[in-house]
Amino acid sequence: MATAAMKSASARSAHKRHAIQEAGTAVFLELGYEAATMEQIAARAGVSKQTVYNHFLSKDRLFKATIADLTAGLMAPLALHTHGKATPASRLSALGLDLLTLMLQPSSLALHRLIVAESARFPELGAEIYAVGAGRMLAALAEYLAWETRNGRLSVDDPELAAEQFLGILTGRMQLRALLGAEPLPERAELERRAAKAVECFLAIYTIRRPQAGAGAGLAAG
Amino acid sequence: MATAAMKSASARSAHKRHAIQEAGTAVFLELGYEAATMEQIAARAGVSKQTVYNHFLSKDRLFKATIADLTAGLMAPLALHTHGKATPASRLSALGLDLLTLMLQPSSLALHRLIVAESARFPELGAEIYAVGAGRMLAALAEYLAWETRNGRLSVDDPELAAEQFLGILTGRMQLRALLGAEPLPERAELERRAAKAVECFLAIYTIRRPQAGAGAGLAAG
DNA sequence: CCTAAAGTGGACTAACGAGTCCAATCTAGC
DNA sequence: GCTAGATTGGACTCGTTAGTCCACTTTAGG
Repeated sequence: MATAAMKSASARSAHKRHAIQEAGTAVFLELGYEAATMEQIAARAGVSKQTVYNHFLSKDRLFKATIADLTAGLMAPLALHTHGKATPASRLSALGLDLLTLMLQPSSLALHRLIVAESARFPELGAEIYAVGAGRMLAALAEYLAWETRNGRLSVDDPELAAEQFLGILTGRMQLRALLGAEPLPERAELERRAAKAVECFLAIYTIRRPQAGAGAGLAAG
Repeated sequence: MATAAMKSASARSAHKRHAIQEAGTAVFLELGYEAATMEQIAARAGVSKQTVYNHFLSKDRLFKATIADLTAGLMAPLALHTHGKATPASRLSALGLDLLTLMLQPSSLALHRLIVAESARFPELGAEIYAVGAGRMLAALAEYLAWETRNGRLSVDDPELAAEQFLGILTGRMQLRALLGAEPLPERAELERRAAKAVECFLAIYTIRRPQAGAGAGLAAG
């Protein structure tokens, strides 16, 4: 990520650079791009303003670096553990809960707010973040669904659409409510309930219907 | 809405007030709260800055008035036409298409961006807008679903959750992509396809299962 | 210990924007 | 026409902020 600017930097320098970026993250998330000031960031990093400018040429440069890194960091822990032995139900449940937990975290919400707000000012950033975040997630999920379909465990005709539907059915308008502060954040139990419901519905649609009678089909899992 | 400030106002005055509010809407939507300036708004309204301050005491007051009115205006044309004779399928399809069309309109997107961005600065505004917008919509839909369930045409155990699921399955991540400019806006045909798919899935889950044979068991429960 | 790179602090520019003030002008209704 | 309220425009205050400059100090490595 950090390229030319690092070349002549000593260990101390790299350390400061990192501190600045962290401070930038915090301040931008808290106040938004416009309202955040370089002095605040410098102060928070325990560094002089000049040093900030030595490392990042301008406010936008700092902003972009900051946001890109943060997004990557937030998405990292999410994994779909494709190609294992677990059932679709259990895998989707786990993924669902992880996703809900992640996307309702204060830092995710703040990041979301920030990017949505500034995507007009930094158009390429919006697209990039989508690709790295939700886009990558959706692609992985779609691929997984296609794979399970080839396996004969699901019956998904349009994996991209189905992946979106899963995400949609999972989150509903929770994220919006959280973003607008229209409601206290739901507790873990509620998230589990939502995830379970979402998986149940999703599988109701896309599980292969056994030709034979009886209850076999549906919900083995939970 | 307009209260004390209107009392002594002549028709000319009211007209200017309206122009200011329109200009405010446009400029705030375009630039965001911080970046919008009162002078720009005044210029756009064809009015002096002082007149803006005569009508709206400060920038936040203008902002709040502007946004509240705009939201109400945007939501107005949406109607669920409850209590008619049409089938759930046709009603939900119509609603779905209306919703997608509305929420992907540039002005809706801009409003969304703005509110999400500023909900930290104006906390009560976020909650209010949610209540007037998505919240009201969800409530109406939930009520409709409950009604159809009482009618015996659907089988919805948790109408609030189901309403959210419908919205979720309908929109997926389209709105996010549009907000981030990650993709050109879909055409009407695509929206129709999405709406149809969403209704199909939703009804697959919540249509009453005939007691006769088949795979019924699994999911009716919940 | 010396040197060179890195960092510091604080003064400084230049711009910009919210909000105020005021003298001059417009407009409607009487 | 006259008057009162509304409007205008432009000057003005005050605060803020991105970004620059520079003389001085710190630090690490040879």
